[in-house]
Amino acid sequence: MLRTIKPKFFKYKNGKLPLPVFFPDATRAVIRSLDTSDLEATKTNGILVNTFHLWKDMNKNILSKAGGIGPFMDFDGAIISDSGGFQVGSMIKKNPGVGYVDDEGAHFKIDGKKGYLTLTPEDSVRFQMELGSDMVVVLDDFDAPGAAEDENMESVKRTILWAEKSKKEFENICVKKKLTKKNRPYILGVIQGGRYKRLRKYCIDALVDLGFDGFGYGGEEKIKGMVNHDISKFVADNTPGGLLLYALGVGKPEDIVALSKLGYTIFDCVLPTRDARHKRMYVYNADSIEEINIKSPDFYSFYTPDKTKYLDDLSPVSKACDCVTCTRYSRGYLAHLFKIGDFTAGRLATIHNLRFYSILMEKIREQNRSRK
RNA sequence: GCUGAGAUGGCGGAGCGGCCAAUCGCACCAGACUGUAAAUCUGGCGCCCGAACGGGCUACGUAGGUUCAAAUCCUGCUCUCAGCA
Repeated sequence: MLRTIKPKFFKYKNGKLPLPVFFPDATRAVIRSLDTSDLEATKTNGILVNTFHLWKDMNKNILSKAGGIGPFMDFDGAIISDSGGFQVGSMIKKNPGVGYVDDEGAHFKIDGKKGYLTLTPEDSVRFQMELGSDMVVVLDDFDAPGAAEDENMESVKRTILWAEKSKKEFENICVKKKLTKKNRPYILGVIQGGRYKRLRKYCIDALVDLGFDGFGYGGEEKIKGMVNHDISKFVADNTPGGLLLYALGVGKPEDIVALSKLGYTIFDCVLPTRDARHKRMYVYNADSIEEINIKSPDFYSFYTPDKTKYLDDLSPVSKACDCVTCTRYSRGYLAHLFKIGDFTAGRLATIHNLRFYSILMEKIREQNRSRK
């Protein structure tokens, strides 16, 4: 109902990106197996870094010395920092031995260290501001998929409480640093509530009252590996138009196509990078980039690069791709690199998959333009 | 030539009378991966039938033998490796 007005750009300190956009995950300030030059060559213009992992692992002085995570990586694209909320779900709730959550924050047990490392919503915002992120995501309480309604209710309430604390901290920092609406980063509220529309609505209404630049659709559950389009549509339909709508952790190419139709404009996912290292590549079912048809239900296929049958194949991985891997090397060479276990195999596969995703976003934008 | 050790599934390598179609690793095949505790994890891997429980067949260099029962014990043969000539 409210999604008629969509923002057109993601504005950041070095420019603006046309939406929708996909941010691959550089969790620990690196796209695994790639350096920033590789990344740029894939025409990826934004990445997601992770507060929890960097906060835990990074030297405390280097960020201010470097002038933020972007300069540190020598990456001048857009940077979103995730809050650490996902780690509440993926680490603590999946395995209670790893920590616990209360209203104060998330308490993580760190290997080889006594006691707990506590990440509060305020810590998360502060650290993200130190990172120099272009979008600060508030810490949220994330339930494991399949959680009961009362558990989800508790998480929603805590998510709202944390959102409120985060917003306050964010505003304080902006005042202190003299950041205005024009030059401050975006701040994103995260909508929890599992598969319960009542809870989603409750969460949305509370967050809208607090005031954010956009909303993240979080804690989404998969049905047979597919995003729950019923809930994601409900969330899209019940959030105010004109604001950024971010499908956190989404996802498969077909899900990105589907959710961008619903109004989501920002996506991130580990799939292209992790899959590449795990020997799953994405290839368009087309002979050239021009011929790619994302409206077709089977517009792409998986390609397993290390199969024996590719060892003597001199053709490229994909003809509908202009990445380094496809333009310069053969299937046979890539299969050989995987076979001998060289790191370059993961690198070339990652480069290709990221270009697949950047082409996907180009195609979606193209489609949106022609629809108008 | 003598002495010693050994020959196991595509490879390496366990097993040393029954619970062995045979631990395990590699290779190979298939599957999973969604705000990265993940260059990871799961499954299959002699042949045939079966969705599965399971059943049948052929197998531990080779030819015999002992035994109710042998990859496992005994003998001959072939080959390999090490030491000595």
